[in-house]
Amino acid sequence: MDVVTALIRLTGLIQGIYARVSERHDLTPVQAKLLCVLLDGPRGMADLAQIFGVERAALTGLMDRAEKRGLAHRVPVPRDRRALQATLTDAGREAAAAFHVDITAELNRLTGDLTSDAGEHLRAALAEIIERHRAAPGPGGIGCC
Amino acid sequence: MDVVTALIRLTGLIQGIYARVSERHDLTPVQAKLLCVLLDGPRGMADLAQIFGVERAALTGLMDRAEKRGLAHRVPVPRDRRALQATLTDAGREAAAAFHVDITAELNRLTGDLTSDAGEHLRAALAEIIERHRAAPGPGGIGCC
DNA sequence: TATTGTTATACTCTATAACTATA
DNA sequence: TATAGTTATAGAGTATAACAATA
Repeated sequence: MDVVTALIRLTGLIQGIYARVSERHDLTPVQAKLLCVLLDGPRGMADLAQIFGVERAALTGLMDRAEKRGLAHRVPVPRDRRALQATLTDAGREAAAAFHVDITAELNRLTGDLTSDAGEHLRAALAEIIERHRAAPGPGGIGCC
Repeated sequence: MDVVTALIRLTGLIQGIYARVSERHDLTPVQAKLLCVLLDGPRGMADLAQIFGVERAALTGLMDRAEKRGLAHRVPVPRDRRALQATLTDAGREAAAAFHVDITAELNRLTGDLTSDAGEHLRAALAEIIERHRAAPGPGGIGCC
């Protein structure tokens, strides 16, 4: 198997795991990612749109649904009356934390069979690839999820 | 950066590249994947649904759109009058081939900076991970795309 | 009865364009 | 004028459930 095929297959594998874990927590993959981003702290809508690589209008619907499900809410910003900040509710924080634990465990299982040497080689190679191409924000966004 | 974070970031990076290349060829990522799968030969609808990890009903819409765009069409199966086979048109075959060349080049650039030693280590590690978890078909499906 | 594929319906996610309110 | 966020509309992709035709 050549490296390009391996990369595509790996991506499919990880997307599948991400989708499965999300579903297990009764979240869509995008919702799960939103919660994980917000775990780092509140974010403005435009900020989130940039992180997700989508238009601002897409965030409106995303937050509407998260809000309807009681996972997040919008809070006004004191100094700028146009701006809103997406913030986790307590339920949202719990859901995000639980998801994070679960997805981390599942993905760790993926590399758990490698020798520690091979694991470190892999980690280093991936880190180098990401470092060199960090221009692309895209899906995958910030932090871990 | 730990290996789990690296895996998620890499997945985001590759999804972004896949989306960008698809768009460059005026395809959605799912359409691009459909064309790539069909490049290996005609497939039944149920077969495709299984490869894509979706319900059969989803394939109906997918093929409707591909057919409307002149990229693929359904051909009857002689021995089973219930069955249909999704087949590429000439335009679809050309689009699939062009996409394949492009995505392969883009993804090769991703690992092009690695030393040949590091590249081989990476390839081997990914191949082992995929081998051990090949149970999951999921998105990523068959072959390269 | 089981399988193949479709239709109908509903939901999530996304883009574009036009809009409001505030800076 | 520029920015933050929304609304309206359209389309892709998906699931579920019910259905038709054939095996």
